[in-house]
Amino acid sequence: MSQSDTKVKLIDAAVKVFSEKGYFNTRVSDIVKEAGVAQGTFYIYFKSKEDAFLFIVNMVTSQMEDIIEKYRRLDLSQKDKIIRFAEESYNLISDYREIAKILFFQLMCVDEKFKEIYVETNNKIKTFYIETFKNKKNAEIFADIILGFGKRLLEFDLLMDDKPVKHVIDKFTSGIQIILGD
Amino acid sequence: MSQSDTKVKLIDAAVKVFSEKGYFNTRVSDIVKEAGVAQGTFYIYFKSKEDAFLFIVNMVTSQMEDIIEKYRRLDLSQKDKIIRFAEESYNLISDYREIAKILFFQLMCVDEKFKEIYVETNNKIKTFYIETFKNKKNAEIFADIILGFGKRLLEFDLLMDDKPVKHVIDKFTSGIQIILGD
Amino acid sequence: MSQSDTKVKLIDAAVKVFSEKGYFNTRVSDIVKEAGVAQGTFYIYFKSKEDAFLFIVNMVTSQMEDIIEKYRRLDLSQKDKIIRFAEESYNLISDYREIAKILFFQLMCVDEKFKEIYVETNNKIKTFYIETFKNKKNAEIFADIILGFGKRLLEFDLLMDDKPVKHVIDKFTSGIQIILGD
Amino acid sequence: MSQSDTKVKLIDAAVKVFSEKGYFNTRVSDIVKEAGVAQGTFYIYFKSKEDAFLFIVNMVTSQMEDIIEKYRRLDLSQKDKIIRFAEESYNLISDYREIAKILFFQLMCVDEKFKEIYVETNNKIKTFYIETFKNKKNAEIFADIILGFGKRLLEFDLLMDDKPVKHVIDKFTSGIQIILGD
DNA sequence: AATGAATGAGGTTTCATTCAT
DNA sequence: GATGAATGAAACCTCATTCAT
Repeated sequence: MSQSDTKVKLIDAAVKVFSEKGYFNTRVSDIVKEAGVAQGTFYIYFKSKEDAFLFIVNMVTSQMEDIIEKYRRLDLSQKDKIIRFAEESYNLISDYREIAKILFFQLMCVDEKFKEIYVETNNKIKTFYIETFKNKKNAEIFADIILGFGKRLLEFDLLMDDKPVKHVIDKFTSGIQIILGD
Repeated sequence: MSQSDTKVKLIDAAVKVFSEKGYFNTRVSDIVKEAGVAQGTFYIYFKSKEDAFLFIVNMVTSQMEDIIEKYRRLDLSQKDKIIRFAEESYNLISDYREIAKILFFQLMCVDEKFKEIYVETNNKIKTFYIETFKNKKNAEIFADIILGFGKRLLEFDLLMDDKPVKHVIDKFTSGIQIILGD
Repeated sequence: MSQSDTKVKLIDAAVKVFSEKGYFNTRVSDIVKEAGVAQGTFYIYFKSKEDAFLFIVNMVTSQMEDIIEKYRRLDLSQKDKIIRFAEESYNLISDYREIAKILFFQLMCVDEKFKEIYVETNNKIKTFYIETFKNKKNAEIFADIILGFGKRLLEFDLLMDDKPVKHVIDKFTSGIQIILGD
Repeated sequence: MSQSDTKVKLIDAAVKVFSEKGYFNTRVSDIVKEAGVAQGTFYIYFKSKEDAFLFIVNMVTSQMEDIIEKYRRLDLSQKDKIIRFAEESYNLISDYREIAKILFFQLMCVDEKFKEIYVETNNKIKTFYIETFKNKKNAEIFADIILGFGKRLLEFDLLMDDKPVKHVIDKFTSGIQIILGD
């Protein structure tokens, strides 16, 4: 079996088990059992449980950063930019729903390293919003309102209540109308 | 209703250690060392580590619920109600800053029991907002926007950046002007 | 059971198992089984396997140092001093024969820390010899000859061949006659 | 009799790594990395880690035996024989300084097999000495004194303190004058 | 002959919990 | 109520060795 096949099996298994049991209640033995490989194999690919988690987190945050970069460059009206950016982000997170749960509900609990990644990604999005609202005098407050609102819909509606992406986007769009005015 | 000195010592120690190390990295041995009592004494007052954490959480959420109840009954303009409710909540959380960090950054990671408490308290606040906005047709979206915005300021400005409560309230007030219109 | 009872049991067991299996082939599980205590109990008294070994080593080297100190102060002829010092040392080592095997056959293999203790004790004995021969112009060479000879008898005759102390002392005495002249 | 390139690479690597890390702290993975071959290749040439170590040990002891054989046959005065034998031995060991450290500081710790080789080589040297002193009534004690003295200089001066061979030979010569008389 | 991914037994260590005093 | 030594299950991780390619 090729090296990367096994790593993919381990990553998939890790995502699944982390999602089901949370970071702290996940045992490396759970992951290898799920992946169908030996205990030692895990340590060929990852230095530790934390290292594996970090790998997954980076996998997702890098995709998030790509989306930010894409919309930063796109020439759209403020509202369209915000809404379509949200749409794509929500879709990404919905696709990786289980990973997202780790990211949003457990990430910051693990240790400083993960909190930093979380804060960093947040700051990138905030910067993107502020840039988008650079013509407004309260750009930062707008950014915070939208970030908070977006995160809330993400956490509660998308992830906890398992509402469809469509529903979330619609609600977000309504909110944006209120926040930015019609 | 008074608690024994030893229990108070244990609670204070638990709050301190949980705050510093997080739930999963806190050892019962850390707590008893901090409290200056023997290992076994812990188990006279709490069934388990989880039980001690739960006790602390309930201690704080019950105060939060008192505030909700108080403002639900208070006859104020929407804006004033929202802002003064936020003010008092932020003050409570600022007073119990370390406990709040557990609540907001770790609560949900522990297990379903704690996630439920978090969601329940959130829902109580949301219900309070919806009730407040019962004259608006988009009451729920308003609630979500404000909850998200408030939580964001709480997490990032108050808890992570350690900004003073005054600063947070001002920012919240500005946001509310934008959201509710002047 | 008192704290020190358990520690004594663990030390005795550790000495026995280390003696039988050598440092590297000794498992903490062997020691606790021999001591009749639980695995975790070991770690109440010792930080690690290495720590336990170090404790034993220090126990013995400190007795060796007492003997050195005693003979340094004793007013005897050179030959008598050397021979009676050797006698007492060989008796100590014979009493703690098993510990001595660890000290002489395994000590230095473990790591720098143990090599240092070995070298340090050696240097103390050498200094004692040089002091004793301070009237001779080749004091250091005499010290090296006697140390080497003494160690050889210790290693081969006393420890490996299990010759009685009496035999070793007699041989040592004969050697000393040759080295120091009659 | 010539060995494959790969085996030579493995032997050189093993000598280097064993020398640097000691037997127990050397991993087969360290050796193959140093040799630049794959993990499995090691097991084509050696049955196990122990087998590789044994190979190296035999490589060196056989050279030592050649020296013994050479001086046994050489017709020289006792003193000259002893001193020139020592000179050649010290040179061999100095050339293979790193291997010697394994031999003298770790050999006996590994297991019975290695202790036996050590004792056997020692006995060959002792027999050589006794043979040399066969005219003396205390031949064995002379042998033990010189062996002990020689080993001490080897261990402490040559190997630990890295003194030059010349220094060690000079010291040995002085000692021999004392032991055998002028 | 050479590779190197995979194995898995077995090691060290942690720590929540118990219980005799 | 208080103690704290003892417990032991269960976690993490290592690494000599195998074997299909």
